Amino acid sequence: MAGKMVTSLDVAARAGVSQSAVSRVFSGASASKATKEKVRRAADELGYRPNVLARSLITGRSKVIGLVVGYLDNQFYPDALERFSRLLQKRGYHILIFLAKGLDEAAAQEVMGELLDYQVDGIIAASVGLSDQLTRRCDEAGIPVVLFNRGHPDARLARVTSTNFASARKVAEFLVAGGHRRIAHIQGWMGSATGQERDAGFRAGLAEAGAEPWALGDGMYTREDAARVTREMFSQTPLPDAVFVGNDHMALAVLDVLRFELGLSVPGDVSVVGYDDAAPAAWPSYDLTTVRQPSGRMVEATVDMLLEMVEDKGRAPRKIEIEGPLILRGSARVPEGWQ
Amino acid sequence: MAGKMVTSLDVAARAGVSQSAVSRVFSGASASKATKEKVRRAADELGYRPNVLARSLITGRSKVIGLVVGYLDNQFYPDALERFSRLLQKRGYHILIFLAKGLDEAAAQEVMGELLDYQVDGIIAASVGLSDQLTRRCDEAGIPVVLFNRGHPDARLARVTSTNFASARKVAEFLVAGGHRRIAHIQGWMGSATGQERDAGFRAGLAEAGAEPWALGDGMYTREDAARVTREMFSQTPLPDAVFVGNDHMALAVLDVLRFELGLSVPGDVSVVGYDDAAPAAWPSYDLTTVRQPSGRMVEATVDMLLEMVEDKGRAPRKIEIEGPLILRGSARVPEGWQ
DNA sequence: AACCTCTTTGCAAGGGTATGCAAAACCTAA
DNA sequence: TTAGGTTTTGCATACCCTTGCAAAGAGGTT
Repeated sequence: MAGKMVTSLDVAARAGVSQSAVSRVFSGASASKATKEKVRRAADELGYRPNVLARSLITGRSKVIGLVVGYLDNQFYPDALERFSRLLQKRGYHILIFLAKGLDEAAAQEVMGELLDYQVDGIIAASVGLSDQLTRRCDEAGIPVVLFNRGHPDARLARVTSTNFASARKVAEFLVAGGHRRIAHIQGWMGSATGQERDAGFRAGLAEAGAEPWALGDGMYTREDAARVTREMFSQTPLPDAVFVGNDHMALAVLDVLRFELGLSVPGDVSVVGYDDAAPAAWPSYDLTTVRQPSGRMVEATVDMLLEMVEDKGRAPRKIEIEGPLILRGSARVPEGWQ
Repeated sequence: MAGKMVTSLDVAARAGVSQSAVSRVFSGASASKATKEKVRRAADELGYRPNVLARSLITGRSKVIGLVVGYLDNQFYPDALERFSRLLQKRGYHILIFLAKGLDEAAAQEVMGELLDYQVDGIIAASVGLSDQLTRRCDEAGIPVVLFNRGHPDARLARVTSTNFASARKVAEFLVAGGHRRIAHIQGWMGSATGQERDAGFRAGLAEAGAEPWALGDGMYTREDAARVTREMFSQTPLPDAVFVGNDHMALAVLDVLRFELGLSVPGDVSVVGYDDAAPAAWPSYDLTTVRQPSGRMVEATVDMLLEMVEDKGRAPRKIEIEGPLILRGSARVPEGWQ
């Protein structure tokens, strides 16, 4: 009863045409009005839908994009995921998703390898590292890869990021202009290019003013580490009077620790600035001053570039930087003239 | 150079065996030690990996599960998604994901239909409705479906939820015991079974004490609607002294409005209780008293049931309810003896 | 009516793998 | 050595669809 597949042959028989005719109607190739009509009717009556797997096997394109995401705790990524889904959807692609969180490096690379077995047409790696071995295999298989919000030592890889360096430098300028004298930095994971770039930009900004970070700590992009680092940083006097945090997800934890554990006032005692402008940053309880990563434009750029490479192999990978403006909210003192 | 596929035939030739031998080695069927060895070596040398599409075409199983998610704003879902990914991964399945947010009903059903074209082995519908037409098609195609955190009029569908009715009733008892007299309810979307069940349970709990909701409003599971409803509800005196909110995502917005727009103190002026125990509920800035939906156990139950049905068709769909305990935090006055 | 062009159609091959079947190889016991 | 049983192996077919090719049909012009 159930499970009996309706194939294009069944439709052909019922419509009184050849199987190729059915195929052509459904793959959009040319066919006469009359044939189209007959086939459509027969297909509807039988409930026929083409088998995408068989089609992919022949055409060599699956219309599936592999999406690898490091983690989803940081609201920036669920948001990006929604956008990826909508955009790829609109362009006729689907998403095979793989979350790397909680897997050790080896396991992650192994499972990402399985993506390739599904003949995905392209891969988006969001905030996740790629082993050299894996990038090589993608290369050999001719599968384009775009890094989203993450850099990579291999300079040839396509990537879309925000202006990490410039934006972080601007944060430094902003805090200096605000009269802060003891400016600390809770970095994103320093093993990531993103973390390094923001760190470098921030230091450059401080250096312009002849300053340097008052204190430093790696928050590893997790709430727990960021909270721990905050406690350590604020256990020594004189306390920092400003903190730049490597992303919003950590910044929220920092705010919570400052206010509820250490009883400090923000921005009275300490100014806090984040990076991402993830949704919770705008919630009144946090009201976080932060650098906006325009996820809409970043996702669009990623999809555009990837599909460009998918549909026209030989298109060279590019590196795209989207400007990330500073969004002024209530968690940091605003200098004269910055309003 | 790139894109040239290595097939099982190539491996066979190099290993000096037949193509079937190669197939058997990689599909785990029996083969002699010697053959296995030869094939493995040849495959490694050539960089061969089986083509999953071709395999699926024959076996009729793709090892892919379609996951449909309504939206990801509510942190409960990204969290669940991570768990789904890890669990299915571990059992050899992959996830084809589809986000329904921002699509009208027709478009959503259309795209979900496309899932079927990919020959998914099963479907998980997380917080999303399924048209009758679609469930029928899944039935006909013999594709098992499990609803996650959502009910459905069609009683035959498999579903995993928390104890919506019982837990919401307990919230009512808790608030009554706390001495609240004007208890309002900001419902989840009343078009959803989940919303209705929680609403019914809550009313039942109030009724036990001879009370009824002081005010009602549908928050539609969005921050914006919940905020709007809150403003309306608190524009008339006497004000509610407690609010039960249909999920945490909305409850956070309610807290923000109460505190930062209306200048009310929580729980001094108003007690607030949510539902889900999504991650932000535990953040000190919110510290939300809420019903915990044990997402770990819910996801496990969902995966177990689905794969059971996938791997042994004819297994009857079940309805599983996981107990959702009330987590006491700081957003609601705690009655004597409830500590 | 004959010719040419352009579109539509069916045939058949092919994409990479799994699997039933029968032949071959191996092993054990007499 | 032979008979009997158990594994292992290769052959050929099947899965469902796309597509190049050549034949057939439609339409227009002289």
